[in-house]
Amino acid sequence: MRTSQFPLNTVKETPADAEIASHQLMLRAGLIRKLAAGLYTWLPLGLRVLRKVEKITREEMDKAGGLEVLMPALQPAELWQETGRWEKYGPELARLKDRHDRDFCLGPTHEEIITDLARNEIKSYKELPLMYYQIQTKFRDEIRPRFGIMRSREFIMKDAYSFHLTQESLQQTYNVMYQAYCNVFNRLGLKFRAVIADSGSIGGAVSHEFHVLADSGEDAIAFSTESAYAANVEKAQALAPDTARAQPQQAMSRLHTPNQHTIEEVCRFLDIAPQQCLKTLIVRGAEAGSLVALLLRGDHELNEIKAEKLDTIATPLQFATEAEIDAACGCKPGSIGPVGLPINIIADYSVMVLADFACGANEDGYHLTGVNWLRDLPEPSQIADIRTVVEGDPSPDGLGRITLARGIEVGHIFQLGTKYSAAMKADIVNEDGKNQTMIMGCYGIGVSRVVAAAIEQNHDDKGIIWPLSLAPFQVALCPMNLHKSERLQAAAEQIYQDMLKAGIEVLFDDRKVRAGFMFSDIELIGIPHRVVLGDRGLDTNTAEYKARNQEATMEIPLPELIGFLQARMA
RNA sequence: CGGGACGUAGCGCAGCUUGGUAGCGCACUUGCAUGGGGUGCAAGGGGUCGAAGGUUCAAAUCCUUUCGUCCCGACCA
Repeated sequence: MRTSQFPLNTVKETPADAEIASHQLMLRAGLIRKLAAGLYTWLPLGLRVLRKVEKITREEMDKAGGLEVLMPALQPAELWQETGRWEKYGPELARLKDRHDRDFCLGPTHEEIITDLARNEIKSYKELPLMYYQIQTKFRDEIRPRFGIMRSREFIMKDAYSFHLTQESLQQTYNVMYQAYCNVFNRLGLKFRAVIADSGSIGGAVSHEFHVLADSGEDAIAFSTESAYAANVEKAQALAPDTARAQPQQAMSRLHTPNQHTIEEVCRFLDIAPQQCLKTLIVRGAEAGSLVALLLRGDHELNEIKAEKLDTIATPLQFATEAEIDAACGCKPGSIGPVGLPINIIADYSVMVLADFACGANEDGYHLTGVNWLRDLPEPSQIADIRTVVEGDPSPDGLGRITLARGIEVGHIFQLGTKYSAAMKADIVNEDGKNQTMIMGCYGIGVSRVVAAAIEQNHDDKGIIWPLSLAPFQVALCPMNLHKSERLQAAAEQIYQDMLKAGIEVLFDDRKVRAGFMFSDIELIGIPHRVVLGDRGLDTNTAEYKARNQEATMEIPLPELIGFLQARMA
């Protein structure tokens, strides 16, 4: 491709409303343009990258035994009503009516559609297991679209759905897909981790997320320093401490702590460490109108996902209002404590080993110190893991300690079970002639998000640094002052043709622009390999080579150029 | 949806407080020079100042409404 026929829509200025590197660079490099909030047009250069992600994904899905289909983006409400998600999904589901006043939605995902397909098309258990997949545009009316392509309202997703007769069969396909996902992200040249995940609103038991590692990632992931353990912090288990509770040393005393509410304030006021403090949060209980107190160590954070899974707590998790707290505890939120608290208490494991701790006195402006279990208050009826892990916690598998990193979720695989197939009566007659609900798995890759994530992970102050497999072009051919030298024109044209013949995806920059301008453009759009041609080089029969991710340049004899590049790209 | 901010040329911004009919940089067009790191000089083209209503002799500027966008919080590939 020649730049004279493939305009690079690069811009020097950073658009004001782009916050993160990938968003800024995608706009500046001319990969995308915004149409409206969360809606983007893919320009020719960007589309080339997107297609590469699709291609690799498609190849690995085919290899894993998937059958490609294409389902409508517009979906009838009836199917969503069957699973109850028409009501449950909330405003993120973009609903609309057709001219006959019938309800439809723009598909944010396709479980209902695929389950409908499966129940109609899969006739015999002998066809199982079976996996369909598609690469489709999804629509989610995000509350707050942001970060460009990273969290847009319309996005491209590869979603796959598998159908099984047995859990063993599902597990088998799940394992195959796990490996297929690793293959995809390895081939894309991205640093990633598969982590144990919460299955969220989609449902199901076993689930892994695939994260591209990047400091700007929206998700925190926890992994072990010693073992392969990795989990989303939402899910990462905090083990019960193995240390014993110390013997009480202090007497319990009630101290006046005017206007000290947060852990930080109370600790500073009383001159104690947050680890010696106990944090009491009040949430709604599962029973209507009931409240539950959650106890955490002062330096720990409540993990809402863990808490919400407990039977006694309302789902979704809701914090009690100040009025409710006042009615139940007789004080405001900053002064609550478990001593004499008249409501049900759930304690995190870590608070059970505390001795001589501080907590609210259930009276505005007062805290207790030197509090001890059994002596001053009974042990709580329920002890559970309700906190978010922190750096240095022991790894749940017993090997090593937890360390935290940021990640961008680009893939998620779930063992759905029968959540959708049961609701939609996707039954099949099994070997014994009995009706059986099919078991399902589902597997997603955020195809368009991968592009943004790749940039987030691979860029510098000059622009994007594409991994070779994602690059819109593999090589940039940059002749200097092409218009001034017929000799150079001939040589450049020949080299360009040779590269095309060798199957190299080359961008021939034949614009009449200055060297610095050209180099800046090529670096901004992130072409991995750059070949500079000049009259000077022709005198010595060499070209200058530079890799985007390295500083040094090399002189390459022209006859060896193609071979050299091929070796570099192998 | 709650909290904050912003809409002036394709992009980035000034002008608004104190009304007087719009400006700068980049980009674009043309010419000359330059020619290995976003080059210089000169000449151009491009804006119903987000929209509607109001106040006024006069509104980008003041008032009201409305639409859009971005940032901070609850959702997710």
